[in-house]
Amino acid sequence: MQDMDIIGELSWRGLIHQSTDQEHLARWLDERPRTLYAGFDPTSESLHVGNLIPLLLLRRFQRAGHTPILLVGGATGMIGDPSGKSEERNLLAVETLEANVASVREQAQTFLDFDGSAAARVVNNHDWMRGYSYLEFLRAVGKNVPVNVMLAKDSVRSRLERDDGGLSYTEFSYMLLQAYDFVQLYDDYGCELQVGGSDQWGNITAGIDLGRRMRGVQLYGLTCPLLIKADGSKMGKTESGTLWLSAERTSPYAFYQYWINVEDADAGRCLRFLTELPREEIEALDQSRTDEPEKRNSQRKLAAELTQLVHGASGLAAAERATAIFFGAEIEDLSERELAEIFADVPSHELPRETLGGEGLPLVDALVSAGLAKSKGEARRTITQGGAYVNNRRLGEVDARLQASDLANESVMVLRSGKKRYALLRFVG
RNA sequence: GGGGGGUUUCCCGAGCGGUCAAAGGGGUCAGACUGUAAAUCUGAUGGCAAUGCCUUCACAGGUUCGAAUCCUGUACCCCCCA
Repeated sequence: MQDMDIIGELSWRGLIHQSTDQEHLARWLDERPRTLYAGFDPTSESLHVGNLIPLLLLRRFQRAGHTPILLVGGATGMIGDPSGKSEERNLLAVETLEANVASVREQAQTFLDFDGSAAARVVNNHDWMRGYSYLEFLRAVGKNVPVNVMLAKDSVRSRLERDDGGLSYTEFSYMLLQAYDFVQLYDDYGCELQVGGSDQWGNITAGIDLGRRMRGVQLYGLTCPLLIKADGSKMGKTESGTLWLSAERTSPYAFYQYWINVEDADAGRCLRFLTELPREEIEALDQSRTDEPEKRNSQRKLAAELTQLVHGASGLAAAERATAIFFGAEIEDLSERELAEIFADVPSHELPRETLGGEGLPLVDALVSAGLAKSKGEARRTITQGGAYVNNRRLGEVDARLQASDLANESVMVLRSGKKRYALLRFVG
């Protein structure tokens, strides 16, 4: 672990949104290795692109020699964080939550190093909240939290100003739980810094206040900006929903393709926020984007770095292989083996072989089965408008039927809708 | 407690007895252009065994040859007066 000016590093990347006295924080971090934490909500069974920045933040701190703690909010997840939310949340079922905690914990591990002097640690706040009684909590913690301060927080105030619904007592209490986490981690591990997204500032400062009141210590906080696109929308959302970090939910190929397609206007920020490339390299890519944008060097690098980070070398290789095949070679030239290799990386579906017999399989049905159209009507529309391809050959007849002769090889057919949405259909049996 | 307004297809929002699967915009999908970019332009956009059939205009009933449109009741939301 090399030592470096972590605050300076975060600063040129544009990753510092708010922090407790920045100069003091820089010096304090420089003095000796510190322990810090970031919290993650187990609201789903997989982390998503929105979690990448805080995850990477922990990783960056660890590389600079500090010890990261990744907190999974098994307890806070039972309540629901009102920050940044405009409506009261639905409570998750306890079993769902437990399963989510386990998989989030698992997933987060690929980002951090669990050996060495700055070995990372994963904790679950349910472990210490579970045994806490309501009365004990009110006496020990609640007593130290002024309601007028809580009411002044943006996250609370914006909800109180709405005349519909407001905020439940449960969600209002969320802040106390998160604040207490900070104190607990200070007690257990000497953790003195909390990092998170900009929407966490209120919760972080609540923790800092509580630390001062309960333990008389100075804690620190740092938030990073949210990753949004040039048009103001959230990064990591696709037509079909969220871009997940688990290969089961978003294939490495789809993940890779998302980044390849990032707009120029967003590429620079993505490189700074989401990769660990050195400054010179990122600036060279900025230059390349101005001088020779058609090379898409930024997008290629971004996709490669991130896919490698999230899905490992094999995931990246698979994504690149599928990309090279779809956006390069002639499908007809592909060997059985090559198609078999990419089969797993691309959205794919199986159909019984008989469907190709007789009259053949209507192209319309094939598009629906492959998931490229939501209904036959939509499939028909795509075909009529010239957007349907079989093995990269455009098929414009609405009533076209597919037969065994249309297979790209022994059993696979490559379907495409539009310019770049691919899906494979395998015929078995 | 009294009075008024609202609930429309993925979203916003027109429609106010037949010509309504329902204007317009957004989104989405496809085409052209291009750099697997943006912007722009064009077309499409409830489902299906499809010159027709079925489902949709908060929910349940009713009036009518015929209702998203009229009536009654129910639920939720907004506004005004107490």
